[in-house]
Amino acid sequence: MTQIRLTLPDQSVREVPAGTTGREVAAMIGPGLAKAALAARVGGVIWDLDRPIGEDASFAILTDRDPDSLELLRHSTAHILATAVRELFPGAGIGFGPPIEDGFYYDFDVPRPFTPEDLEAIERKMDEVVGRDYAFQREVVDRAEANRRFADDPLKLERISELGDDEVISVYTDGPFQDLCRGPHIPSTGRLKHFKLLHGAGAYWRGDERRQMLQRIYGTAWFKKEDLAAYLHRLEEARKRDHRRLGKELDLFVFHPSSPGSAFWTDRGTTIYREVNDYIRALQQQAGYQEIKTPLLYNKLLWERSGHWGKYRENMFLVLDNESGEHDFSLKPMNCPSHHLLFGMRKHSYRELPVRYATFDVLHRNELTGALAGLTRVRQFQQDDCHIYLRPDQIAGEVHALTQMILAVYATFGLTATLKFATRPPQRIGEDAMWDRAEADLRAALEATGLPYELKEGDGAFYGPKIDFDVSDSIGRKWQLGTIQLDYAAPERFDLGYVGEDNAEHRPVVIHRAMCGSFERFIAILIEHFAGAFPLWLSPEQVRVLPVTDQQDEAAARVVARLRAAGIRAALDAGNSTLNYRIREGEVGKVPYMAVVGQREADADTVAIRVRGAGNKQEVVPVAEFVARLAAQIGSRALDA
RNA sequence: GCCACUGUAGCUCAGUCGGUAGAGCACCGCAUUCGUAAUGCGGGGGUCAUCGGUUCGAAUCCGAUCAGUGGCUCCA
Repeated sequence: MTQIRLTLPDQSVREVPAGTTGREVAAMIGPGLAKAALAARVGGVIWDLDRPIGEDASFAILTDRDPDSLELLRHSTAHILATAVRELFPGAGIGFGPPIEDGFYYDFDVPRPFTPEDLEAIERKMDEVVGRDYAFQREVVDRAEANRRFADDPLKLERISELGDDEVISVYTDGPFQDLCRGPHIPSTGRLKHFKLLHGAGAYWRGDERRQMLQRIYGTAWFKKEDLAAYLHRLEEARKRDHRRLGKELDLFVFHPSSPGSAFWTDRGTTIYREVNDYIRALQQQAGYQEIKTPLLYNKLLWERSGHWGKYRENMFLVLDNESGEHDFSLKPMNCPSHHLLFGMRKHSYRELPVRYATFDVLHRNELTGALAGLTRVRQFQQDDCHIYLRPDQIAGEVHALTQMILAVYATFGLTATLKFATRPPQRIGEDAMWDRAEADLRAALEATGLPYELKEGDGAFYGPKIDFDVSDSIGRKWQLGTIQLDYAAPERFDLGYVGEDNAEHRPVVIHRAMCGSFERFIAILIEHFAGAFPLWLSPEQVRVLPVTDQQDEAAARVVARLRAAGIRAALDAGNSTLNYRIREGEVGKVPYMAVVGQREADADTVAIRVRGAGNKQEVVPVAEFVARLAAQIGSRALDA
C-alpha cells in the first residue's frame, strides 16, 4: 500500500497509508484530539473528518477552538434545521442554507409561512435530530444520479443544472435528510449543542423579486453555552441602543403617518443635527469650500440631461405642472446635476480650480415603503454633499486632502474607518489611458495616507474609480459612510469647461465626495454608537442645574444664565420633586453634567458637579471655573463628556 | 413593491370564552423643602390605527386601507 506524508502544524511529518481519513490520523495523534476533532484541514482546505486523504499534504485537525469551525457548525446547523423542517413539513422545497455572520439561515418552499409556534416546534425537532446523533455522510454522485435524488425538488434541480461539468457534485446525508451540498460538515448532528432559531422572514428565491417567495428561517449556533448567551445578550444590547427607541426616549425625533419616511426633529434632535452640520461647515470653510444652495425643484430638462429621467425616475417624487398638466417637475434626489449647472453658467479660469461646491440642501428619494427604516432609510434627508471641479493634475493632492479630512471627521466621533479602493468595472466609459491615470492618482493618494485598504477590483462606478470608507461603531457594526469618486462622465454630459493657461477650453474632472453621507443616517449611527450618551459638544442639553431646595432657585437660575451667556446649553430643573428624583431623571436622560446648587454652593459661588455615569463622585468648583472648563471641552469637541 | 408579524392613554404593556377598557411611568393638583439614581396622596387622559362586515352585542371574529417591525443571494 502506498504511503503518504502529512505535515502537521508543528512541522513534524507523519507517514500514513493513502486513503487514511482525518479521523484516523487524529486518533493516531491522541484520543483527546480524536474526540475533539470536527474536521480536517488538508492542504489548507477544510475536509470532512471521514474523507480519505490520497496524497501528501499539510494536515491539521479542526476543533471548536479554530475560528473556521464556527462556520462549519453553523452550516451543519442549517442542515439540521432542514432535517427537522422536512420531518414536520414533508413536502418542503429546500433552497439555500449558508452560514452567515453570527449564525445561519435556510430557505424553504412551503405552502404557508412559518409561525412562531412552528419555529418552536422545529427547534424541538432539531433537538431530537441532535439527540439521534446522525453522522453527516458525504457522497460524490454524477449528474444523472443527482437529478434522480432531487427529482421532487425544483429548487435543487435548478441549482444542479447550473453546475459546470467539471464540478464535483456532492450529497450530504444526515439520517433521513439528504442535501446537495459542497460541505464540509461536522462529523455528526450530536456535535451541535447550543443553538437558537431567531425569526422567520420571506425571501425571494435567489433574491429576485420576480421569482417565488420562499420562507427563510434565521438562527444562530455556538460551541459554548456562554457564547450563545453572550450573543443573545449582544442582540439585546443592540436593541437597547436602537436609535428608534433612543430617539423616542431622549425626545430627539418622531415620525408621523402623514409623511412616512421623513423625520420630525424636535428641539433636542435639531440641536444634534445642527452641531454636526456646523462642524462640517467649519471644516469645509477652513479648507476653502464654497457653500451653495440650489433649487429643490427642477423640470425634466435637467433630468433628461443628467440621465436620471431614464434610470432613476421611479425613485423621484414627480410634481405636477399645472400649466402643462404633466408631471414634468421633480424634487431633486441628488445634488450633482444642480452643481454642474451652476458651475457651467459662467467661465472658469484654470487659476481658480479646484472649485469646491458644498451644500446641505434637502433631498427627496421615493424609497419603497417596505424599505423605510427609522432614520437609516428615509425619503427626505440632507447630506454633506460636495462636488469638486479640478484639473487632472490636481487629483492626487485633492484626494490626499479629502482622505485626511474624512478620517479627521470620523476620529472626532470616535469612529474608526477602513478604506476600500474600487477600480474600473467591466461596464465603463472612458479610455483605458484615462482609467490608468485616474486609478494611479487615487491609489497614490491612498498610499500617502499610510492606511491599509482593501482592493475591490472592478467595483468602481461606471464613470470612475472610487474610495469608500467603512466605519465601525462602538459595538463593532460596520457602516459604509464616506466616498470619494472620480467622475469623467458628468463634465462631458454637462459640457463643463475651464480656460487653461493656453487660452483654450479644457474639461475639468469632477470629484463627488461625502463624509457623513445622509445626516439622518449618520445621526442614527451616532445615537447607537454613543448609546444616546453624546459627548458634551453634541449633547442637546449640556448642563442641568439642580437647586437642592427652592431656597436656592435664584442662585441656580443665575448659574444657568452664566452658562448660557458662555454659549453653553444649560437648563434649570427646579421642580418640587426631590433632589434624588431629579438626579435620576438627569442620569436617565443622559445629561453630561449636573450642577447641584445647595446653600453652601450658593454662598461660595460654586457648583457641585456630577458627571454622567460617574456616580456620586462629586467635585465642587467655582462657577467661573466650571464655565471655562466646559467651554474648553465644547470648543475642542472632546469625545468624553 | 413583495412575504410575515404588529397597531389598546404621551411611553411600556395587560385585557380570559365576543358582554361596553386597565396597570406602571409620564402629565396636572395638593402636601412635602429634600445634599447625589424614583416622597406621599389625589386627579385628568382612550372613536381600542382607520373604514366596512358578521353579531342582540366587537378592543376581541372577518375583509380592506394606513402605518410600523423583521426580511427580500453573506450563493448547493
